[in-house]
Amino acid sequence: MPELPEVELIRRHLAPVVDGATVIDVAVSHERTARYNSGPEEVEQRLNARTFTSLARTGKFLHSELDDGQVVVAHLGMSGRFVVDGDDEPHTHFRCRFDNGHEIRFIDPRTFGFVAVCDQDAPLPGMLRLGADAWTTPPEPSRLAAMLQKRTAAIKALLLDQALISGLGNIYADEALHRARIHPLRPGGDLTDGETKRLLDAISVVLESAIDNGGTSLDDLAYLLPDGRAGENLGRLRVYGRTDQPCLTCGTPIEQVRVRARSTHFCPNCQAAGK
DNA sequence: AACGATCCCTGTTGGC
DNA sequence: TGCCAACAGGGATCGT
Repeated sequence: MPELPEVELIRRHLAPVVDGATVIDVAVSHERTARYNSGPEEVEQRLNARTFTSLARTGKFLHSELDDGQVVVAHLGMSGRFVVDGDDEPHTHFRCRFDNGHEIRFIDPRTFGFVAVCDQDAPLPGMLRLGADAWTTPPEPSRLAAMLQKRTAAIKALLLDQALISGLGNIYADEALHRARIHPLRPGGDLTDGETKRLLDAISVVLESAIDNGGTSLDDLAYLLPDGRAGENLGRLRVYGRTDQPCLTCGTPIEQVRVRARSTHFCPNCQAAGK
C-alpha cells in the first residue's frame, strides 16, 4: 500500500515523462477508476490534447495542473501502480500516451485508486480537507499540539487522519509511534509537548529513511521501484508486520491490536501505555 | 464536531 | 489437496 515515501518515489519517476508533455491518446477502461468524474469518457475528454505542467505530490495524492487550468489528480489506493512504457497486463485501467513518445499505464487490481480531472476551484473532497504534508511541510510542534488538544481518539487513529497530517498510512504511523516511544492507543490530547515533538521528529526520520531506502515493498509486491526491483525498506521496519517477534530495541514480543479497523503493531515495553 | 463502524475490492493466506 | 472464510487497508459515508 503506497504511502508518502512510495508515492514520492513514483512522482520522481513519472515527472520527467509527463512534465511538459501533451496527451495524444488516453483510455480509461474501468468505471471505478473514473469514479470522481461522471465516467471514463469524461476523464478521457478532459485530458485529451492537454499539456501537463509540473507533477506534484501532496500526502498520497499525485496532481498536475493542465495547460487549460484543470487539475489531474491520481491516488494509488491500496494496489495502484504507474508503469512507464510497459507491456499489457491485467487490471490496467488507464493508459495515456504523450507527444514525447512515452506512455504511462495505471494498474490497480483492487480499484481503490483513481484518476480524476477537476477544476481548480472545485478540488476533490479528499484534497480539500488535506492537512500539511508530513514530509515537505510538517507542522511546528506547537501547531500539532494545538490540533491534538482535546482529541480523545487514539493517536494512531489521528495519525491516519489525512486532515491533520497527510501522507502517513498504516505502516509508517506504526513505525513513527515506535520510534517516538508512544503507545498507539494513547488519546491524542494526552500527549505531552515533549512527546509531540518526539513524534514529529520520528515521522521525519521514518519517512526520510524510507525514501532513501527505495520505499517498502511488501510480500504482495504491489509496490516496486521503477526498474522493477523491490524497495529495501521492508527489512528496516521495526514493528509493522512483526507481531510476536522480538522488539529490535528491547526484545519484548511485538503486540498487535486493531485501531479503526487497522492492524496496529507496537512494543508494550518501549511504548508504555501510561506515558 | 468528533468518533467509530461499515463499505468498497481482489489477491493471498490459513484453517479444516 | 481443495475449498472457503478471513484478511489486507485508504478514504467516503453514515449514524451516534
